[in-house]
Amino acid sequence: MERIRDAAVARFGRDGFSAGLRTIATDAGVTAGLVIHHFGSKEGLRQACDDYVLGVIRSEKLRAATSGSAAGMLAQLAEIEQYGPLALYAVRSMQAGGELATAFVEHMVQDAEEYLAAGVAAGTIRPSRDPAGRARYLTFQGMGSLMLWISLHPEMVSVDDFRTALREISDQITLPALELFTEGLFVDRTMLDSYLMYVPDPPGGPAVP
Amino acid sequence: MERIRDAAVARFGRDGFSAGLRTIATDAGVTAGLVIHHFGSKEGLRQACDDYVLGVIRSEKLRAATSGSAAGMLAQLAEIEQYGPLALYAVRSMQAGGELATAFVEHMVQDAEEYLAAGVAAGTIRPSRDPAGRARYLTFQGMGSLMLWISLHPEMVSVDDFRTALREISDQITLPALELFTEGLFVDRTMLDSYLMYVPDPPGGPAVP
DNA sequence: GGGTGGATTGAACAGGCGTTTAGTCTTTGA
DNA sequence: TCAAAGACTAAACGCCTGTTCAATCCACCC
Repeated sequence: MERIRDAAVARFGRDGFSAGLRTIATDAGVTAGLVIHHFGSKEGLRQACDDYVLGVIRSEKLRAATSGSAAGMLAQLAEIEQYGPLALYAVRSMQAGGELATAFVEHMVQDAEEYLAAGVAAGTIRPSRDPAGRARYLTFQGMGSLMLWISLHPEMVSVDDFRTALREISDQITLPALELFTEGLFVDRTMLDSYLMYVPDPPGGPAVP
Repeated sequence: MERIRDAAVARFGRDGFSAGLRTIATDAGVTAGLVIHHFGSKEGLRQACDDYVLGVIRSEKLRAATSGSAAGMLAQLAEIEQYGPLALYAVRSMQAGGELATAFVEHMVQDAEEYLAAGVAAGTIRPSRDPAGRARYLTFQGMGSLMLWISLHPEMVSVDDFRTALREISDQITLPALELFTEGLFVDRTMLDSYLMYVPDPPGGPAVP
């Protein structure tokens, strides 16, 4: 039963959720009927995979460690040898949407918020007028760009090369990210200041989407 | 034939590329066989849609107009009443990957690079040590975060509400984006400077992925 | 030892898919 | 006016899908 679930996580991560039950069953060395017998339906199997992956992510206290890049968490997850398929599955889940995807992203948003707050307290990160909104913004940007990159380079997303791909991405974005994070993009403050003049201070930040 | 293609663009945009030929045919008021007769196969139909959408995007000189946010282009596309389905189709295409997606994103990357260069020349945007890499980075971040948002809120992506959704996203990210773009994220320059010490100046920027 | 229950299988079913084929209808051109 | 050509349809084909069902195997317990 666990072997079926593990095979499903790996196969879903590799091929997406359109992978067939018979393929998964063969991977696990069993029959399609047995998969249904254990999990009720394909949806039940996916639910079991979701619960398992989310449980691992929650139990392992994974933090976005690298320079504000929200993708750092996934990279960290992929680094742990045995968890590579889990990272792939999480990405597929985000592409498809659903409960696990929402929970996963919200988990990362909250993580980023704590991490940013710690940086602010330590004096290394500038305070924000809307800390929650900033954490959400940075998380969506980082994870979203990773998703887009994977969509455009599907050949690089085999279980074996996933860590390599993440490092390659990291190499490409580090300089622009560091530039943006330390020097900003605009030369003057007119755009921000004029926005702040027209919009009242955010009371607790914008609503959760 | 054009009506079939338009129906396919709309249906693919609404339901994704797993939409059935019979559904598209019914939308267009014809039969599945006729679709095959005209386009050879489902892949041929998708290719025709890709060509059409890319042609429109290329002919309309769309620019990323709003404050460096690469999603501005899609928003602009969606604003033009009749092109709403095209914007949705482009998003689905990016989720699925493939030629159109690559061409579309590369088009936006180049557009962003020109836009940023113009800003640098005008003295409103800071120069970068790697302008091409920065344009790519900002484009992937902006478009990717849009993709992720749409994945997590599939109920909001009907053709009617797409413009509304884009405006809602814009409201949420404007303040964090403006903060980041004018003030940066880090208080001091140590992370950037130490990175520049270890890595030699990028000769023409990192390689294209 | 017999039986009870869960694990497991292989075959079959119903439905959807893209595609093929044969044939009809409609339009066009000489 | 007749015929050729393309638009179009209805039905069927083969394949793949998730799911069901009856039967078998195997382990455990009284």
